[in-house]
Amino acid sequence: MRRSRNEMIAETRAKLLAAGRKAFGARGYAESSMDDFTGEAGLTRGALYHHFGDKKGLFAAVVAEIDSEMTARLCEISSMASTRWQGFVDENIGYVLMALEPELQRIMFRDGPAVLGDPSQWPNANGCIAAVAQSLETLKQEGVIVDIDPEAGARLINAASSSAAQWIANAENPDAIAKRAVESFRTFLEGLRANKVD
Amino acid sequence: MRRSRNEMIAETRAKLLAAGRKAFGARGYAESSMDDFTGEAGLTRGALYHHFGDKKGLFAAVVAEIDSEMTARLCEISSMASTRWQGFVDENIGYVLMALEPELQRIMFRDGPAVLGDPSQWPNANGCIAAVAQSLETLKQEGVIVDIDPEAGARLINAASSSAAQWIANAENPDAIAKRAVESFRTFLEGLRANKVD
DNA sequence: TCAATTAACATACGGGGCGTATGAGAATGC
DNA sequence: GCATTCTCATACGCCCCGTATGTTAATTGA
Repeated sequence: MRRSRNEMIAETRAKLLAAGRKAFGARGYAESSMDDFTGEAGLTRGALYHHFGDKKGLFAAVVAEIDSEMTARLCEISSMASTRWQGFVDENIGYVLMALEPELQRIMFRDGPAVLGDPSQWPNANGCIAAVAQSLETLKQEGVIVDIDPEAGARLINAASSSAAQWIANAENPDAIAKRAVESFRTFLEGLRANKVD
Repeated sequence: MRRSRNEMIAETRAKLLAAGRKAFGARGYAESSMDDFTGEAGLTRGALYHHFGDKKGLFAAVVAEIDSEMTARLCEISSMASTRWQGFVDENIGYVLMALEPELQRIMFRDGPAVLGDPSQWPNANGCIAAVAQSLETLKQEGVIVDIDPEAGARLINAASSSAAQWIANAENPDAIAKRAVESFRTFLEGLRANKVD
């Protein structure tokens, strides 16, 4: 045999994950038939129930995967800025831009809360909040921003970001709305600075 | 006949609306069987389809009803404050507190976006955003806050409020989280003031 | 006033999707 | 080398939704 058993198993898992992600992202959770997208992957629902327990289990795995990707992208962005404050702003604007992607938006912001409940309680999907909280913590210690609870602040900022993204993505004229949303978002972030003068 | 025909019709509509609201709020949209909650109201799915088109139609009507109630409560709160700024803060804190109610939270924040799509696009359910935008507009004209797009700002603030509410409501220790969330929320709002000195 | 029409529901039917129970086949362990 | 366990497919039944149809009662119009 050319490929080991474990490789085969990992492959079917990956196939299911990819098929589910594609279907959930394109059609939405409720409208995605397990028979359909497992069939497209050359498998059946039996494999899905074996690996993920149920439909919701697969969805949770997809959410975890996307969250880890998002977190990685955010860290990448913030690490490239010249100043911490700039990195923080870039990180948040980057979050908004990321959240514009239809697949991500549908899975993480539309269906996610309905299927898995409050995002705050998702077990393996709070990397983004943690990343922003970390940034806030550092900025606070350096005296760049006012005194604020890092985690709480991160949650509020994340909520605002995703809201802005949804507003933009679903608008008739996304470009115009994007300008207004991002501009207002910057204004909010500026309000956190301890000293508004650069 | 004691009661007119129109009264009977309005009553069945109201019964369906109330039954749907109760079921959606308690069990969630997907878990609410139309047969069940129409049956509890002494009716059948036939009446529901006649009055609301489909399950989603009833849900939209419930959302509109709740939004109008929330808007009224917000206006009530903001009108009672001594200063505009204080009214604005009270209004937003009030929004957070309102959003703690399980029924409201489940219908408006959890299931709503999944069933009806982006809340920004809900036809009869943006009263709260409009109310906050109106407050921002006035505050801006009076020079109390920095220059910011009222609608955009209102959306960001609303998103932050509802996020805070969900965080609080789903926390293990709601009281402790509430303090942190509300305090951070105040800090954010303070960041909008043109002059941070009272 | 009396038929004809329409509104307001209830009932009946069909289809699809989910979860589970069962089965088969292959790799692993002793 | 045989039993076992893991991996996945198949088969079954239930629930739920949407629609088509039926029924009763009120309204309209001449």
